[in-house]
Amino acid sequence: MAATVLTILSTSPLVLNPSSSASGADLAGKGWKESLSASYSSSTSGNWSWDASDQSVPSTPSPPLSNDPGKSFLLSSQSDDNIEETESTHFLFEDPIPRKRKNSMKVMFKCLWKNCEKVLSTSSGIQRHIRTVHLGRNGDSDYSDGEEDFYYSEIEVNMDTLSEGLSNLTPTSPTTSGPAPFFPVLTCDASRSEPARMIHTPLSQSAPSALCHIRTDHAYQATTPVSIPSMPSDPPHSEDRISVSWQSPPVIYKALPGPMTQIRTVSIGEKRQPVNHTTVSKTHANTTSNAKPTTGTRKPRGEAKKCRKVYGMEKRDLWCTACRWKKACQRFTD
DNA sequence: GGTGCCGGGAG
DNA sequence: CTCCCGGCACC
Repeated sequence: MAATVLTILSTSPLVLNPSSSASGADLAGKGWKESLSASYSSSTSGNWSWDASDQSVPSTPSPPLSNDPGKSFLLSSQSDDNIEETESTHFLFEDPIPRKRKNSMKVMFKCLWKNCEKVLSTSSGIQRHIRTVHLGRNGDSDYSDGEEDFYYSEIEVNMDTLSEGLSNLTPTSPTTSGPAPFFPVLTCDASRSEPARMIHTPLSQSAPSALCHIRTDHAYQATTPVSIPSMPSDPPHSEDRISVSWQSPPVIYKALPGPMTQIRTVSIGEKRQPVNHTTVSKTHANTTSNAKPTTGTRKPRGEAKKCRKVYGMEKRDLWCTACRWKKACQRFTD
């Protein structure tokens, strides 16, 4: 069934035609609904397809993935055989700390094939790796149907921490170098019938190192090609369930049904663990408890003295520009 | 009330 | 863009 649908989809121009995404459900028929969002645009590859005849392709492939860290992405999954109403799950990721940017980010390409943690620096390299190693194709062949795009994702790596990060690149067995590393592993359970949203920040904006690993236990069908890395050969699962584990930075997301929900806390650098624990519980309490109908969950105030406090109002010209403009202090960061 | 800073406006 | 400030949440 899946193979048939995928064959249809891969050969039909409708799949690649965003404007016809609304009628994608008709195409698949019998409850299999799959369509592409009109908003899709990728910096890496806009076209993708599945070749159902290729036996090396996992039987229940994950949705097309493209990790475009510069954009937020939206995932909509629809995947039940007998469910008439559209069941979708939206995940929108956004940067937890847009203020902290690093210039030393480098885009790497990570193979998402199960049990393969290959990371290469070029997309062509990772595609060749996937073609030859996983798809069993001739490595010299230039033939590419874009399928390889599915099986790798872009990750941004902070070159400052790359030296230590590369050796720790196996997300499933995070390094224990250093005192009590903080590896929040969050499972995001999405309701079966309600859309769930998750906010995430594009890695490029702040993550000091984005050695991130997202695993999906759900063979979903994406209506939008998205940037969530997944294991292509993961078995299908009845639940929409995504577990996100970050090596760094510690970012916690939780998908909740209903309106856009974000539980986020981040800390970069020194006071990693204590900050996280306190802020996690704090923000979590804010969102879960209905004690006070606060309008927005603001980031807890940092402990560091800022320019205003250090120099005082009279020496305002000594402040950093951000403080002068009443923005987040750039000189005394937390 | 002081402080930090988000959101938004002016130029 | 830069520069500034209202206003809000935190302390």
